[in-house]
Amino acid sequence: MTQYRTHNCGQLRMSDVGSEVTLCGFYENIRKVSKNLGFLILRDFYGTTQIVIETEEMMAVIDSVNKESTLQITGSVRERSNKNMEIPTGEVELCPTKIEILGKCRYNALPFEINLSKDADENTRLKYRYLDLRNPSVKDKIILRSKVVADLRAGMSEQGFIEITTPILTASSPEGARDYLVPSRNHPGKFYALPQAPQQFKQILMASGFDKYFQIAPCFRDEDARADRSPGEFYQLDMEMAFAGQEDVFSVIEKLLPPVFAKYGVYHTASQAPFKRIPYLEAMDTYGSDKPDLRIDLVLTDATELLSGCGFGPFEGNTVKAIVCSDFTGTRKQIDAMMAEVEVITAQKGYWFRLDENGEIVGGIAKFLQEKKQEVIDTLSLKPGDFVGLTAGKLLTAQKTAGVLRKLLGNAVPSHKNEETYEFCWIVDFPMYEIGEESGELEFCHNPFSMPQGGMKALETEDPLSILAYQYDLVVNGVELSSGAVRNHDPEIMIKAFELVGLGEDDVKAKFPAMYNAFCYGAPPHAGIAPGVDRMVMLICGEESIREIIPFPMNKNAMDVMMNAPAVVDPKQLADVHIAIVEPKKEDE
RNA sequence: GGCCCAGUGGCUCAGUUGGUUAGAGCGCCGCCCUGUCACGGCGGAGGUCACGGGUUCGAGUCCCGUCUGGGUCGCCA
Repeated sequence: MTQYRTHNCGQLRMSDVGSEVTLCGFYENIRKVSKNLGFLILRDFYGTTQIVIETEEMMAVIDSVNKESTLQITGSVRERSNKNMEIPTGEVELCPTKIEILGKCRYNALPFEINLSKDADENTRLKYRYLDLRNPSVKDKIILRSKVVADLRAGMSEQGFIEITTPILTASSPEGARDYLVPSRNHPGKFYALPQAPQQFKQILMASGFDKYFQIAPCFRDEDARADRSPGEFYQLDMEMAFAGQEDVFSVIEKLLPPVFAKYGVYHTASQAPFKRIPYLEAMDTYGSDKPDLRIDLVLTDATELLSGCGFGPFEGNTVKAIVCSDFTGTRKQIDAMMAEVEVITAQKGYWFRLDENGEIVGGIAKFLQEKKQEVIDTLSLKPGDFVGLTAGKLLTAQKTAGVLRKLLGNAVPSHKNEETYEFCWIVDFPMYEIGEESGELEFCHNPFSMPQGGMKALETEDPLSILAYQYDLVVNGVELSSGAVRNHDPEIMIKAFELVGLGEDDVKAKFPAMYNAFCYGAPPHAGIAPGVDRMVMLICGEESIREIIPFPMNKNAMDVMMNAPAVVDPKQLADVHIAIVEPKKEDE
């Protein structure tokens, strides 16, 4: 074994003074004070240590290499005459007797300065990700991710779950997102697909008798990126449990996540079990969103009846939602900006008025309300100084628009938002079916694997649109972390559920043959969920961009600019897998 | 695919109503400095203002198109 070093760069303390040590690391910087005095900063994974260069001979060695080269430095540890209490090793310095150059940096100008890499152009950062990751504040996010994942694994094991890996090369699934396809060499014209989620495998594991499964599962979806959505691939804490229902899943998650969020999070507190459970319809009505940020204490009030016939055109024949907000002191300009933002996000207008200190209704649409002044004040329980935001439209439109306004108001008025915590909640009782916007026909609202509440009886006797599913979302601070469900493990109910949308047994068999067949041999009732690991880490370290918490992220266009992927391949490789490239047609040809 | 924003030395950015030789900080190179810690001081190199067209006596600046990047809507069972 080669011993490169005796200590790391974050290790030396006063107690090491006088000892002979060897450090290895990156040559971060030198502060030259004269020809033969300089202070070199050596950085490794663990920290930085100051090296005093005191001879022209040593200075010459340093002058011969560029910054960011790797060095091995042997010498004695000395107490500093000027200490820097800001850094852990700041009381000592290393006085070198020997400097060995281990890896030369060939360039005296880097694409960006390491400690300022976060300010650099994103594509440049990604192309030189190995330099970007040398920045401790960038690297620390990856370390944090590792710790979070380790704790999640440990937490799941403690609760009796076992980790099982499922195939990466598998079959295309006919529903959901676009698949990534992999051509087959041995089967001309046939393709594997990368899994969008291990959904069918984990349900088959339940039918196989595995009782509690989990996996930090890679998932692949060929869909466009967002700031909080990496294109191509992401990780889920995928889990499933047999002979279990909704509350069993909730209990596992409520035990698992809050300690991890509180331990590593930028906020140090998190909701305790049980999390608030909010039925979907109630969430839409109260918060105008199926992923409400519960740190904001504002709620929607229905003002349809109150404001009908007030003479304000947009309210006529529409649902009107109101948000009463105290302590909002925004100027006219700020209010206009907020309403403009509502319109940008929702394509719907927001309206407003306020009750001034004298109890008069002023501003915005005030002139339409004077006749009903007292009724408005009483119904909305207004106090002097209250601001009232309003939205109008069909029920869902008015709700969603108000949901956006609620969020903007909450963010604008500190007294209405508790910034310092992770507020978890469950959104439950999603509808099983909906009328598709394009087709105008009955469709599955979420996924067809979910068990309808009331089972077969509900499917046979109830109005499909009123049937609820055992389908739930986990939401934290307004971010949807996960969907999950009690699965439909009964082939008979599955067929019936498909029949309601005009499909039948053949379609079930065609779409999910393995899972359907497995269930025909007796399956346990089971339920599960799959919180997104990347989203969790983002929330925990307070990052806005998902690329900050992925070691080697792709850019928005699903390109890996460091590895140069995707890329053209050798014709021989194409021939092996029976692929011929057809030049894409240009539009004007 | 739609919409919004951006593109100026290696990096981050300024650049007024269209007007002389396009500026600053950081980095880089050279010199000075014996206790720095974002060290400091002096000097220097480094630019096809993303690309193509147009308007104009004159374009980094205005117009059109293209490309690249970011955000967002669609999409993400």
